[in-house]
Amino acid sequence: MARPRTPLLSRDRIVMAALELVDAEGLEALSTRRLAAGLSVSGPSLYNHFATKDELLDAVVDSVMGEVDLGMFGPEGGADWRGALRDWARSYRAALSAHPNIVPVLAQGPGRRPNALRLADAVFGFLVDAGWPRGQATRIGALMRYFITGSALASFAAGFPEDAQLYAAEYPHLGEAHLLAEHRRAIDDGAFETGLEALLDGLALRFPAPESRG
Amino acid sequence: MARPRTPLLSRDRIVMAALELVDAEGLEALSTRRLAAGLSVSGPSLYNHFATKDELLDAVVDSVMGEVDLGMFGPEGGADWRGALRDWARSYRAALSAHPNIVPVLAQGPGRRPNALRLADAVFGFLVDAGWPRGQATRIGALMRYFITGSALASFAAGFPEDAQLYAAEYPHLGEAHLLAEHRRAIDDGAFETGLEALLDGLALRFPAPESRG
DNA sequence: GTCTATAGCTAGATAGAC
DNA sequence: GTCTATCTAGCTATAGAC
Repeated sequence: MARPRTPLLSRDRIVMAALELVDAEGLEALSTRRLAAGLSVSGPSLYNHFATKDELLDAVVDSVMGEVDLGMFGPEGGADWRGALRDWARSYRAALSAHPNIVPVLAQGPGRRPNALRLADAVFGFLVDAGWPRGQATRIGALMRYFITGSALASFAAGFPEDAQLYAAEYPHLGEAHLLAEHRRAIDDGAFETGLEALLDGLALRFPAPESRG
Repeated sequence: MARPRTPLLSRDRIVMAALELVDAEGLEALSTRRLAAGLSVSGPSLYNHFATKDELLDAVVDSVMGEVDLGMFGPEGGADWRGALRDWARSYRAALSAHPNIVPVLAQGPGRRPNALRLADAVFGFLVDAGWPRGQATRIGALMRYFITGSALASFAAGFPEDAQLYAAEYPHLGEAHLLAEHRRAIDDGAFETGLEALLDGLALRFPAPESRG
């Protein structure tokens, strides 16, 4: 095929198709050949848009981070750090839980990905403005990230085999672990909300009195 | 080479070598050839001890879970659920942080791995015995797992490029993110401990009064 | 229980035609 | 900017000798 009048591909189309492929079949399924087939082009065509597969993967990962709402950290967000942190955590978890197969890559840190760095910058700046000392703000940003990425990755829903016999004999307390998938999803939601509120309550106990802020 | 008098390999030796390889070079580096080379045997020899590579990987993952201390949940553990949960969380994190490259596999859930199931069983049984309602105990087990696996995987220390210039212009609040590796490790420790204590404080607020337990 | 040999696949990436 | 053809390299797993 000769050069088409209008390009068949674009970075955005490729990234969207790649994310769909990873969501549907996992990270290992993301090969240049399979991705190209889904886009009805040949494998090497992708190299006109991304220099390497790593560059493509970076773009896919950062597109997920771009789904996280950061609006609550803006000037009109108000001074309620608990409320803002809660809203942000929910949006962050929603974005990651929609694409669990890519979370292991994303969790390794922001690298040089713009959306990931923008997120880290926004939450740190917000916490400092809200009155948290810089050291505490760094720790809170990190520990919230632990909890949220863990929620998306270590989902209760995905992890227990649906095999009652497995539990009966050997693991006496796990008799209810082989639940319907919907049940398990409800457990994940409940665990996330319980943990989030507990964390916010625990952090509020540590919020410094005005005179000791720095 | 003919059949050796005493076996050159054993499941344990293979698992240990596999874990070292994954720790040193990542999950992708774990191939039958590379693993066999490290053990000074040929690739196919491994199939005398494991039927498939997946079976081997399962054993490697569960060996890490076996490093987690569960003694605080035993009969002589006492009724102090906060203290037991704190000790367990630290031991769990230590085991996972020693082998971060395998955390994405391990985080997906216990599957049918004995040590992982034993851990889930122990923490749930302990919390119920300590007075938590069964639904809350399930959620607490899950949310602790979120936080701990997240701590091991989403380590602050690993994620930020050491490139001051990257931050200066675009991300005004991240000026201190390009710290020495030791600094970043200290941030991880501080974030974990802060989050753990905040979680325990927040959960304590939710501990049911004796008459309402069930 | 280890070996050699190899089947059968899939991967990322490049060269050069159009 | 997409194509076909191809290179080089890696992988899991099996067959059969010893």
